[in-house]
Amino acid sequence: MSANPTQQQPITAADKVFLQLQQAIVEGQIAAGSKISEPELAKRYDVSRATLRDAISRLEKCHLVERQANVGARVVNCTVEGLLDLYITREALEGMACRQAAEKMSDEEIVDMKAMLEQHAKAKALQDGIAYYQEEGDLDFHYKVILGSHNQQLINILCGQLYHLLRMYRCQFGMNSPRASKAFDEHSRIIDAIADRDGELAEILMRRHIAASRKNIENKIALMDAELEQSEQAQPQLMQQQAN
Amino acid sequence: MSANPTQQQPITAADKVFLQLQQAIVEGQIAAGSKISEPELAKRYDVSRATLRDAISRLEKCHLVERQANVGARVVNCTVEGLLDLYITREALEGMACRQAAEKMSDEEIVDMKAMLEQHAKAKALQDGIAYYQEEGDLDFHYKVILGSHNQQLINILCGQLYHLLRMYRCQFGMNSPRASKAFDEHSRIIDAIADRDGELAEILMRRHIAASRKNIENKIALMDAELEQSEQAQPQLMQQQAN
DNA sequence: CTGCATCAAATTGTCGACAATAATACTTTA
DNA sequence: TAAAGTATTATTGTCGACAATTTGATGCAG
Repeated sequence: MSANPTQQQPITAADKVFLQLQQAIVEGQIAAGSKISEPELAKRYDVSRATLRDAISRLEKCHLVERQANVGARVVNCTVEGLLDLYITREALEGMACRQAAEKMSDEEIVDMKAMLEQHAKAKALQDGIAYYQEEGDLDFHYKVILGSHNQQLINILCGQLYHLLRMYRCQFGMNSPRASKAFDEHSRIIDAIADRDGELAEILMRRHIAASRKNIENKIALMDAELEQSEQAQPQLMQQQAN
Repeated sequence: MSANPTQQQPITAADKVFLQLQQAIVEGQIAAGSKISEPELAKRYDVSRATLRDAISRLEKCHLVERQANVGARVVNCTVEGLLDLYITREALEGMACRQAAEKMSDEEIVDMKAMLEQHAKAKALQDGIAYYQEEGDLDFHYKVILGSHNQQLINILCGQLYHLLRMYRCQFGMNSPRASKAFDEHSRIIDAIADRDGELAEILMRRHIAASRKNIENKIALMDAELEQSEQAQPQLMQQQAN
């Protein structure tokens, strides 16, 4: 499952470095908020600074790093606000993508997607509620809907940019989203709406689906904050500190 | 009115070249679909190929050019499908931005926006229905709503990327959108909804507003196609085919 | 004449070095 | 001692040159 489906396999050195850096950032091996040192990483990946710069430039495109003139690039910070902003944006974009998918998906694509859901159902039956389905399967489902919109703008923004940020947040915040069974039912109904060519309903369901995830996260965060406050009542000290 | 409001003034050479190229592309001085020759433009703007490359990379970020490994960069093609895709994406994003704006805008921001609309009303009274209002004023209005969402994702995507593409399409297709008076009323009602803190209504109105523009364009296109077909009735040819 | 293989020219990817700017360490002074 | 200014260091921005790949042109076979 590649990031950008409309592009052939990467070949250039900058591509490799980009993919490695992307993975390292998403998985947290390069800390969120930390500075990107061009000379250091150029040595580590054994490439020139020019190609590393090109790789960084592409990281900027997925909003994984931010650059400032004459200062350098930093990995984006994972804040709660940023995560909620991301989900709100997803709600808007994927909702519309879902509406478009209901209008533009070919019958064959719909059959494929139903088959995929069947497979998810089996996997779910085997190891009930465990991570695998949610981590890969959920993304696969959303991915297929987005592609089904046949809207290049939506596809670029969602698959090319937000997708990676979302993965980063999921890794950093350790979200294995225990909504598996609920999510599965929701996916199922969304597909039904698409198959019925009911764009309006499809959009509503997708928006609810993502909004439910967001609210789930909000609740979790609120809970964590409460615990944190409680445990810090005795020893009021360390907030998380900025890397570097 | 700068492209990215959250960034200080550009200083580096690559910034200047980027801005010049951006303008040249948006205004059509560099033809849509044409190839970007690195050596040629490097000479024309009197910079190294490295800095020109950096500028191109930023053009990629606003989706004004597309690059292919070992082949080069091309200015994006302005197709009818692309324009409609863009409007559909705007409908989703700005609709949500409007909903968020209704929830998060400060009272002061709302007062400012109302004042701006007043000014537009005067300009409109002076030279009724002429281009100026639509070209600058419309964008200003949408801009303020987007910023009002206080959602960095929405702001980045809309102001940093889609905004420039939209300007490009407007230039290339010569759209001075004669919907001025209608648009003004719609703007007015949207602001009212925001002032009432009615996010749901605000989103609906913004979506209708953009959808109306899109339908207006669709009609225009259909009309043009009809004329074209009539003039080509003597020499019947093939329909255009989907690329890739 | 058409189609394919080979070759030449141009363009892009990559590199190392220099210049300009920012960050850090040090010295000086109140 | 603290603060400010200066000097040093490190990092980023920019440049020109070389290597790898693509494009097109040329020549040859069918």
